[in-house]
Amino acid sequence: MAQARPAEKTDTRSEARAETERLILDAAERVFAEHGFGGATMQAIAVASGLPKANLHYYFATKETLYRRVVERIFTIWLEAADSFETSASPEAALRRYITRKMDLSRSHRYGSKVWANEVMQGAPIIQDYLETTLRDWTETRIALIERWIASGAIRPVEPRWLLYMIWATTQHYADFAHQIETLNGGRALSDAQWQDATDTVCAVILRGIGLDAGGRA
Amino acid sequence: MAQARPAEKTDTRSEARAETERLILDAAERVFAEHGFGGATMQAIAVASGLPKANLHYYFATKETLYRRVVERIFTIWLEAADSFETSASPEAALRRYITRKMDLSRSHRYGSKVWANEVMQGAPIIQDYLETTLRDWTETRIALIERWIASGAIRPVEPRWLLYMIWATTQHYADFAHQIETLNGGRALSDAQWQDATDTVCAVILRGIGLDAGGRA
DNA sequence: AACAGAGTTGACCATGCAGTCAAGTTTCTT
DNA sequence: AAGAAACTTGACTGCATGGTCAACTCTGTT
Repeated sequence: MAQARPAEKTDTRSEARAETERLILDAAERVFAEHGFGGATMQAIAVASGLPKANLHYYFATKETLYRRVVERIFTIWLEAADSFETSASPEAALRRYITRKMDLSRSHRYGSKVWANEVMQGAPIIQDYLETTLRDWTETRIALIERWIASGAIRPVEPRWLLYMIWATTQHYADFAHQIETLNGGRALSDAQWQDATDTVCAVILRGIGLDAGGRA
Repeated sequence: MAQARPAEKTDTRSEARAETERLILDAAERVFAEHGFGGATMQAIAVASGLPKANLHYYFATKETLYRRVVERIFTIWLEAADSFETSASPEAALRRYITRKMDLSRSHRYGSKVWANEVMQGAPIIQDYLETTLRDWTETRIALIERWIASGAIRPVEPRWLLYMIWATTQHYADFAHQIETLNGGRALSDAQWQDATDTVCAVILRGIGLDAGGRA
């Protein structure tokens, strides 16, 4: 089945295609993030990507297809971050790494986080199956892990779910409510130092909150 | 200027009017929460409220007027909750009361919280002035208060902003991400006991996290 | 050079939208 | 009783939207 060698040139083509798709996906992510699925218009995405509207439909048949691809891309990134919650590490290392990674994501992928929030707020019409399979499985292994930590006395007893929700909520808040945070920061985006400090604080409060007397802050 | 006594009957009128307005506002809150401003349609709100679309426009001239009223109503409720963060109480009492109140609100006003989240995620086109005035002022007095707590050694040193964001994020998460939480709860809404436990956990982790060794959980 | 297929695009179309309106009904006043 | 004002509502309108299409250009192959 393998073609003789049309590889080189074909790669150039498909590479260009992939690049255009990424351009569109990036623009779509921003527009969907700021207006939700229903509020976003293909015209707005066209303008944001600098392409004519008809071109969008050449790459993505319908608005829903495009939206689906945006959401799937975000979920993939989320999964990568999820891996940083290693089941092998010590409680402190695992949590600190995971929280830090999620804070980084909130800074680098603000729009992705907003699209996710929007999707869930609308009842997850597109990603319900992910929630029920991948996310649920991931969550259950981490719950079991946290329960072992508790049983071994490494951390204080807490319902693991509420702890996970607290981590998700706090870290994602810095992306989803970035506008509010910036307004309360005198209209300026958080500086590198402020991000670092916020990350440290989130780690410190949560770790200490569950009985791990963290080193970090005084 | 006071009319002789058309009060009784006029009140019946304006009472009926207020009731219809509330009916519409409730329906609109749900639809705006689940679809955002752009994604919501007057037709959908009409169906949700059981009124013909033309009737909505009799009470609220435009979609934007209606949305504005919905957002203002939510902000009022938020302000009432904000009052529970008393400047006179002890750190532990003030925080515990405030967190509990916000958790209650997340349960009783899920849709309002979502509308607020949507509005902020879209860059607060309608309520930017509230953020810059009322919210900023409120925040600054609480920051000053928390700084006094720190100076007096009542709590560990933390940047007050990050602490406030943590409280907002965690409590509002239970409203905004209710669908995800319910999916991970086997598709069922949280029970009374679960709400109580979640509230206790949030209080306990945050309070202990800032150095207040709370009584609550073991 | 010439052909094929991928990619581009302005013009177009059917649908659904916010908002209007005029003809009604109901409620209050006198 | 009768008139006025508040309220109700089906039918309508102009416009923006998602999606289509046919004509076009560009790129790689033979």
